[in-house]
Amino acid sequence: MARTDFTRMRCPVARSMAVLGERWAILVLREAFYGAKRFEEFERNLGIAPNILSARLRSLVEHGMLDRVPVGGGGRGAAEGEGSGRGGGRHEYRLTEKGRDFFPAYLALKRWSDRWMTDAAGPVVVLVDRETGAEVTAPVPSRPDGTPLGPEDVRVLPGPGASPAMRRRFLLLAADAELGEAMDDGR
Amino acid sequence: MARTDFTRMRCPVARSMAVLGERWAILVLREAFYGAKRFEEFERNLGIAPNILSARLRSLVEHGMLDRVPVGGGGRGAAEGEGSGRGGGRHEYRLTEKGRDFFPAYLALKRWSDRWMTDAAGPVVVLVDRETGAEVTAPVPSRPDGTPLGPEDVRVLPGPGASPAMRRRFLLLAADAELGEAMDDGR
DNA sequence: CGGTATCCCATTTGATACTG
DNA sequence: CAGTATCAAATGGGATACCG
Repeated sequence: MARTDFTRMRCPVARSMAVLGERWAILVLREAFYGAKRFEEFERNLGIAPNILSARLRSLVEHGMLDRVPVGGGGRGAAEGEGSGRGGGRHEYRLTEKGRDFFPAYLALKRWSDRWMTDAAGPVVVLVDRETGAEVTAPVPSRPDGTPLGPEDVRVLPGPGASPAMRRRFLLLAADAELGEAMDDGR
Repeated sequence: MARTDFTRMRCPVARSMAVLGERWAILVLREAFYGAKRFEEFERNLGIAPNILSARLRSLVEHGMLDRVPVGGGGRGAAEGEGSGRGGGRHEYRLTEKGRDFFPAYLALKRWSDRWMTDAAGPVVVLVDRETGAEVTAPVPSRPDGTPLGPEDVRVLPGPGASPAMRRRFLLLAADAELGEAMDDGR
């Protein structure tokens, strides 16, 4: 009756949902992508209760997407003593490589959201390349010739990590598919 | 004390989390992308309790990502009478355009998951182009010259849908950023 | 500022039984 | 098969008070 532990599922995407499958996680990441580092920034920008922000940050740290680094000796000026003087906080939340690598997925989600979940006016936020000023949006999967690829253009095969059981399931599915479609397979 | 209504947030991504910010939603979509249509397929492939599958499917239908179409008169043979003869179920869940358009985002998530949430062996599932047999993976956002773009290469600007308040916030942030960068504090 | 500790409610999730 | 109904447990989420 306890919740199924998604981290134990074989499917990597399912595992991801253990971290990301909850309303705030991706928004916290969004803030990180947009430059937030300190607790209070996240709190203010998100309008989230501190206790739950705390929990979310902890979860992201646990899953290796953020690092919680003590601050005070960050770069330059003050050594660390200024508990109350100025320069403030105790920690900073920094994207790890794993966290940064989620950016493309975030962009893809943003693209979809901007397209389908927006009302009228258009995207609230636009991202542009710092260097070139060009708008940055997620590229769409497509063939070399430019045709976009949808779910129906794709065939699902067991990968290297598939269990024997899965392989069997796939064989059955494949057989089904061949029955259903004439038989012009590409592989 | 009621949960904040994510559908009311201005940020489209936040709105998306109203549907997708829960552990099963994306996995249900995954199954749809991989060809599942019938209740039982989802149920079996996911190992999910029927009541919760029911709830998830309903939510996806409500949010316009799936269509629930009565089956029996689908394409050809039987009009609709065959309640038990063969061809089985009562309904089919079909991806809407909105649902299909989520595929790129799913792919991007899968790419990340395969990279970071997998253990050893590698991806459990591989997608290949039906036509060409080429592996299909999410393309990464990058400059025309091929350099990949990360969160730090990007500048956040208010878009057409931004409220005046947001615009002000952005101005402040921009000012901050300029200060910070001028001082070159290695962040 | 940067959180943690409490208290409490709303949902999600699960297991399972039940119906057309 | 395709769900819905019921019931119980666990978690997420929110408000707020509190501490270094």
